Amino acid sequence: MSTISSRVAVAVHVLAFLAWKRGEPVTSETIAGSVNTNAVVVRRIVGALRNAGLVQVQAGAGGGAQLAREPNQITLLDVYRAVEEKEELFAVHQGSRSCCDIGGNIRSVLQRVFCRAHEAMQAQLSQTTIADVFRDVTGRTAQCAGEPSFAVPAGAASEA
Amino acid sequence: MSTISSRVAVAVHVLAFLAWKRGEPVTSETIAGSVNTNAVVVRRIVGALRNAGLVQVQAGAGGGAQLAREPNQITLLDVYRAVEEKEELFAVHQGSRSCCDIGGNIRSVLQRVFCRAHEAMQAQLSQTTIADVFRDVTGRTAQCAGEPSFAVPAGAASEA
DNA sequence: TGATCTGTAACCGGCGCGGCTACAAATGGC
DNA sequence: GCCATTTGTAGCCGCGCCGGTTACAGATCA
Repeated sequence: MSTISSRVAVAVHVLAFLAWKRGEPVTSETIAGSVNTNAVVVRRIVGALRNAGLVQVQAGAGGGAQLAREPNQITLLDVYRAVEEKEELFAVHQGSRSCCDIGGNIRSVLQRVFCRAHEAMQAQLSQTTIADVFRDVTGRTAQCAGEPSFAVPAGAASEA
Repeated sequence: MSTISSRVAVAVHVLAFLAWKRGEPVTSETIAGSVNTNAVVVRRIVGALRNAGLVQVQAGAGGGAQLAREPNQITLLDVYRAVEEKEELFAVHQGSRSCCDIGGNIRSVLQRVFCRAHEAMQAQLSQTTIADVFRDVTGRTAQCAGEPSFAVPAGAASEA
C-alpha cells in the first residue's frame, strides 16, 4: 500500500488550472472548486509551490495565485520536489548489527539500490511539463491508452 | 512523506539471508534475529514471497524457509511485486467534473503520467538481483551455478 | 474603514504499518 | 500415539501521516 500522497496530483492540477486562468490571480477558493477539496488544503500546497518559486501569490482583496514561469518551464519533477520533501522513497529497516554479515551491512546496500530506483522515477517525471498536462487535459480528451507496455526484461527472472 | 513500506527492504533482507544459509531451512525466529524485527512480521512477508514462488516453506519441526530459485534469478522487481500489492504508486484525487475542463479530465492524464514514472522505477529495480545484493553485502560472490538441487520447479515439495 | 484573501495553527478521524499475543494446524522425532 | 517444533493467521494496539475543518491574525485594496 502506502502510495505517494495526493499532494503531487493536486499540485499539478493547481498549476494546470493556473495555466488555464493565465494572467489573472486565482483565489484558493476558486481552485478548491476545481480540485474538489478544501481551500486550506489548496493554500498549503500553493505555499509549497511558492517556496519553490513556481507560483506568485498575493494576499488581500483581489489577490490570489499566478504562475511564476511558463508552463513548459515547469516539470513534474519540479512539482514533486516542491510538495514532497521526502528524500527517500523506500523505507529501510535497521538490521541487527550483532548477528551476521547480512544484518550488519544490508542497510547501506539497500539505500543505494533504492536510491537508483527513486532517481529513475524522478527522471521520468522530469520528461513531462505542466504545458504537456495542460494540452492533454484541454485537448479533446486525448486518447487514454490505459495499458502501457513494459520495456523491461522482467519476465526473464520470473520464469527462467 | 509516505514512503514505500519497509516490507520491500525486509523481504530483500530475508532473501539475502536465505541465500547465505543456502540449502538448509531457516526458521522465522532465526530470520527475525537478523532482520531485527518480530517473527510474525517475518512470517507475513515470507508468506507473500511463497505466494510469488520465490521461497519454499515447510511447517513443523525442522521446517523453515528456503530459496525456491537461484539468487541471480530473483530481481528486486520480483520482490517488490511480491510484497507490495499496490498497483498505483501515486495517489490521484477526484477532480470536480462539473467545474471546468481541468477538473473533469485531469485524472486520466495524471494516471498515465504517473504510471510511466512508476514503470521507470520498476525497470530500475529489475536491474538488481538478490545475488547482487548478497555480493555487495558479504563481499563474496553468491555460491551459485553449482547447486542442482535447486532447479526443482513445483512438483517436488519435499527434497532430500 | 470594511471587505477580501492569504498564512498558519490547532484539532479531528481515518488508515496503513509494525509489534505483539494467542492459538490452530502441520510436521517430524520418539 | 505423543510431544516438541514451526508455520499460518486472526486479532489487538499504538504510532504517524494525511486530508478536512474551524478559527484567527495579517496583508491588501476600494
